[in-house]
Amino acid sequence: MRRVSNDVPVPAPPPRPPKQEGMPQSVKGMRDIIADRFALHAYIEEVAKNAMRAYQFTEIDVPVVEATRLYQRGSGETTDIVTKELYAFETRGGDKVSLRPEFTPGIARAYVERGMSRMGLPQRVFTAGPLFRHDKPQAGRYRQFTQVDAEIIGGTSDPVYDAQTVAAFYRVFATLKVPVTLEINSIGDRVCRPGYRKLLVAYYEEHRKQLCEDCTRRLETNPLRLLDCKEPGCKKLRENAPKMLDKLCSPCSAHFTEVMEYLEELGIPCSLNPYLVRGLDYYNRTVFEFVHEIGSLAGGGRYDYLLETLGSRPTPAVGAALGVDRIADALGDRYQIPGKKPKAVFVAHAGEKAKKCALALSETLISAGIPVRDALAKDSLKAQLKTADKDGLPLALIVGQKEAFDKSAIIREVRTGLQESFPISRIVEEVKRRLKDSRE
RNA sequence: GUGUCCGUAGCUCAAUUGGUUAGAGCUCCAGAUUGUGGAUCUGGCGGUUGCCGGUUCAAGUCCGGUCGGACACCCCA
Repeated sequence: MRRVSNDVPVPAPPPRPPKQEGMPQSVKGMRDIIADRFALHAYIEEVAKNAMRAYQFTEIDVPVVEATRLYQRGSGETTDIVTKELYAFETRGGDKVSLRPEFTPGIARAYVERGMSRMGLPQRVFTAGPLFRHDKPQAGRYRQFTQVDAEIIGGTSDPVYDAQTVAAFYRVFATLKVPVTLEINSIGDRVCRPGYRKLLVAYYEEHRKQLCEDCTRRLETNPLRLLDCKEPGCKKLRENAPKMLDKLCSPCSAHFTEVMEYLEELGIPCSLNPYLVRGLDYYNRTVFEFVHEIGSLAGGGRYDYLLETLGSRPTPAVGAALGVDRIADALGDRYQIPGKKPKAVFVAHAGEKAKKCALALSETLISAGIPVRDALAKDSLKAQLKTADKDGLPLALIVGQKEAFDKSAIIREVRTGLQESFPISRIVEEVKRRLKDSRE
């Protein structure tokens, strides 16, 4: 039933089965990333990964599925991530597991379980991949999303690590030219935070009646989040609330001062946000976020207690993660990925016999390491060249009956229309030379 | 999870307010005397109007449910 020439009518395609209610649809909060959007995501991920490599981080992979208990212990029993956003389920064997909602607990687990401290201290690792949170979806908020995450685990709680972590992520935004402001804060440690917490609770208890409903609840569960409330009443109250920065113990205060000094040395501008509190329990001392108009694009901080919460010996750590999807949103659909020039060669045929030669020629080129594009299934040379043009390719090879006969091919500069015939034996060499030129 | 709004071709939108066979632009495909791209012209593919049910002589249009999306809360990447 193949069409051999334009004279033979094409048989009508068979009727498609009607759409049924059982037609699969993507699940709530899940989406397909295709075409230009994929290229954008891949580019962002690549820029981020390269930055991490440059800052001495080594790439690793950790499982998408972990024991639910890991997140309950690691991320915090009362955090939203654990109480309402976890994709938790029971396996056939009865194990309680969850899709990872963040990277840090999994990496911390791997660090301990695989004895990574024996590989040198501190360990600088990074990873990238999908995370899952059972949120109500909204623009810029999906149930599956991609992050690039970097952590410095082990060694000492040196503020230079905080600064270097910030620097690595800062560079990603600088490279991508995404305008962000770096917000930073210190939330103290075991020594000074409980005291501050008491002061804060005492302050808010006094004004309990002015608090919104949620904040009344927060007062019991997670008082630090009170500072983050957007209700006008609560916002006003916070102006006179005690600030953590004023209550830091001297080691924390010194630590934070050093972080700020290192950032200044690195030429990284940041703004102090005394109300910055992150949603995870394990943070202490430095916390930071890279904020854009559309929201937070990356965030992280120090977590010196997480590892021992998981049963390890005390192990300080600092880390951060950036959201690929959000950054793609911030760059916009029209963002031109820099330095992305097609370097494939187009192969076209004219006539059935030539088609076979063109196919063979493609294979030769690919073997020689030259990427090939074609539209060999199309009959007219016109339609084939149209495809070459649409793909923006600089070179097209044309094989017709004559060329098939004398073992040659035409090289056509798509842009100028200039073309020249070469024997097959010299094609690879000539194409390589011209592709090199066209890239400059 | 709560509240509000929205679902018509792959995309952006029409359809005289309940009335014949749901249209257009873009995209895609094919042609314009069969071996040469971008322009133009011509034609074609593409929809059980998200899905299920109800009201009605008649539903894309009204009602209910459901699924999906957007906005706010919440939270965060």
